Amino acid sequence: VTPGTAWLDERQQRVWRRWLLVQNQLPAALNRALQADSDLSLQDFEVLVRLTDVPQGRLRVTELAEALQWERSRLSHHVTRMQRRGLVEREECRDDARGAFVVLTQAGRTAIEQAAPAHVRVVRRLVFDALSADEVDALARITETVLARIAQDERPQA
Amino acid sequence: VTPGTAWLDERQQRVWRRWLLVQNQLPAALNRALQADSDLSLQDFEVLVRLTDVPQGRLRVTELAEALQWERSRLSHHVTRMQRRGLVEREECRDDARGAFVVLTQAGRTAIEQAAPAHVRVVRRLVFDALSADEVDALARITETVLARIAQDERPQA
DNA sequence: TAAGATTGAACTATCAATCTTG
DNA sequence: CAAGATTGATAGTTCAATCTTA
Repeated sequence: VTPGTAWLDERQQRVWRRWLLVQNQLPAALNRALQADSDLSLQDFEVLVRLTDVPQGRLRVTELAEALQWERSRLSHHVTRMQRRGLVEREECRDDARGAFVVLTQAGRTAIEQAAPAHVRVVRRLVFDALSADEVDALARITETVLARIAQDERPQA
Repeated sequence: VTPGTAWLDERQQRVWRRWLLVQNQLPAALNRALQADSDLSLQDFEVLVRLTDVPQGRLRVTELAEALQWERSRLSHHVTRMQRRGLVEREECRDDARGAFVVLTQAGRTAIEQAAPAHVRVVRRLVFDALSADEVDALARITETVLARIAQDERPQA
């Protein structure tokens, strides 16, 4: 297509463009569904999921950012907005006075508990119900491989 | 359509979270790489790719938005910014005076031709070089299936 | 000085409203 | 009125700078 450029072969190109489309459309679809019956965005949901994962619903800011793979500043801004809505709170850290916790509030817990069932149904309908066991296996390997490559790419040879 | 509050099973949950991470990190990695040796964002690149796909590098706004699966207003804003940088131009449509074309400029063509080789190398390194032929096949099926489900989900009133 | 975290400015995306022409 | 497209306001993201404490 573009002269002099080593592009992908035709098959790879089709797959690649479709993947890019999925990456655009799947989050958009999940967001729409989530907001249809809750006041949570997909990002809110992801934050709340990580907090419900751990005892007491408390995580250090850096740990939460690490789990989400978000930049700390993005998380900080997001937490500010969620705090304003009463979904989470900030708490000082006694062990290390520089640090801070993000803590799930009761309202946050209630919000995710009410939103989760419908959200899971959408994830099942759009993804897991449509895939065979082999395809889920393949997806597991593919995502693992790609994540490893990205990580490796970021840490050039020591 | 499973009722109740069932979450995903353990395996599905692992796969699902990893997929969400890929969806965050892969675009970020591509963006970083792209900006390292060009002045294009991934979004700029995607717009330019679609325009180089077609003769004369011209597309109606709606067709381009459709190809990218972007909202028209997002595309309109983006085109304004790219136009300011000289990468594309707008052109009136003679057949339908409501319509408009987005047209690749020479500078836009040069920009993508210079950026493409390195970008493709990154896509290969992070994705295709790491996957077996079977995995690429699986990825093709998976993305197709999920896109179909999303499309189906959007069709109003069953 | 470096690590943990927040802030502000600039950039990008989304939603609703608008303008023009079919 | 509906379709094609743009605009403006608002929300969210990124980057660099900042503040505080280890």
